[in-house]
Amino acid sequence: MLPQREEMHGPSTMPRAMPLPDKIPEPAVRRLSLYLRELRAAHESGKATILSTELGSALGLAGAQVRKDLGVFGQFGQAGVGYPTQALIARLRNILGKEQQWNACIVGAGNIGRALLSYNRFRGDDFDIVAIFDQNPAVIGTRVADHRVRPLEDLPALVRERTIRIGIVAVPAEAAQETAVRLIDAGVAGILNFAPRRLDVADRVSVVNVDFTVALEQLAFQVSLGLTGTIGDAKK
Amino acid sequence: MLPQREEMHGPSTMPRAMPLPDKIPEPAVRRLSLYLRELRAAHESGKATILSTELGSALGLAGAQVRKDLGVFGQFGQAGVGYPTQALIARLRNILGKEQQWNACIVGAGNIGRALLSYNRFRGDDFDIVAIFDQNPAVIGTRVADHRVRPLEDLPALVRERTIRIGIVAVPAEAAQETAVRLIDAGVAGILNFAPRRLDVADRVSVVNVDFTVALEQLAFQVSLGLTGTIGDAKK
DNA sequence: CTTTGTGAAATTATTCACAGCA
DNA sequence: TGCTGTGAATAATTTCACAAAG
Repeated sequence: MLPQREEMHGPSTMPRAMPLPDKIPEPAVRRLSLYLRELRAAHESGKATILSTELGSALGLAGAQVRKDLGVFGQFGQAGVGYPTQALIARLRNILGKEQQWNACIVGAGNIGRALLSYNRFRGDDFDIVAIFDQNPAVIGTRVADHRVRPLEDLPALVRERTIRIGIVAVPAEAAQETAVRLIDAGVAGILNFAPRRLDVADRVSVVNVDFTVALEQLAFQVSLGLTGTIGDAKK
Repeated sequence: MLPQREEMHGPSTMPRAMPLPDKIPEPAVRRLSLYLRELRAAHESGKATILSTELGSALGLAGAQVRKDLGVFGQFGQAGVGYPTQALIARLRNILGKEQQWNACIVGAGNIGRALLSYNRFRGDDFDIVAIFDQNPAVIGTRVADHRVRPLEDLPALVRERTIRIGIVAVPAEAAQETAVRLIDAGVAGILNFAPRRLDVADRVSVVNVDFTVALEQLAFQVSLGLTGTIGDAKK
């Protein structure tokens, strides 16, 4: 289950069209993104409706799981017909907050930071990486994919000016905690952490970790056990 | 719970020092990597033993959770004293298969692929990325961090010659499934997938997904809900 | 007849709490 | 006394199965 709701920090959030239930299973949220992705594909290939079993099989899930997950947020389907693709896309976008503008910045212009900045999938109509920062004077001022690498000192001003709500931590583990503090003090509301260590944020912001090395070790473990199949995203 | 054990594929794996139980909770495996990381830090700072509560608090977990997780694999602690740091590191390395050599290759020399190749944390004493491939003639032959980008046609030969057991998929979503098939046919035993789509591997190999966009959307959801705290790795 | 929505059952994971050992 | 190891209790999640809707 998700952590408790708290008073908000940083730039205020837009109201949601419909209220959400107070208890939301965390695995369901993770899968919502995947459903949205599948729904877009279905919509593009001209499907006006989609069955829970279709939506599920693309992700290796049972139809009942899909129905339960969607059921958390309301009733969208039509018995005997399925779910209206277009309308469900709209509702999932609304639930996930994708109708809002999400400006983000990257701290750390090393390999990962530069790759993320150049990564097209991060530049959607709702997400935008608007700045990249680094500590290293040798890197500051260099250009990466249309951006000039800025000194960390500029962080607070830019977070304010450009309404940055998400900070992406792409610095080495040693610098990650300090970076997180600077981001929080500057006013971001969420942190996407690529550094291989836990960030102590004292419940001031949300944190989601992306940890390559854990993923790699998990894979090695599976392989050395002789296991097969997908582990990770869809199946929690 | 993990998928069933199957007959093995690709280059054979080394035997493990001690047998593992047949049922291993998946969340425990994910946390094992994190425990190992913490143990290394504790060991470097001169701690000969560590308490379950210490190990846990660094990761935001209760001591009981740590003890349960370790308990799956045997008894390592000493009542009244804690866990011997050095010995536990050795045993976790053994459990996770980190005593074996893991050669990997990357397919896709775009932003992500190049960043991963240059990413130091992927070059440990057990993991080694020994080749990078791409489809694009304009990219083939260019150099990335001491490696020459090779044509995809060379994949099968190199997997054999260099005993590559892990394939890293760093191609666009559209090419991911085909890339997975080529990797499997070439003989890898596991795939680390960075492409934002599910790979159908028909239980021939293990797959672990790393999905940036899902992580980002989860973060946005948390933030727009006004939630705080860490979501992701350690906690379930 | 098909498929949703959802209680009820089953499974899986976490937390509690304490006996037993050092 | 302090801490591990672990059953028992609780909580969370998934799967089942079916009534109701189209």
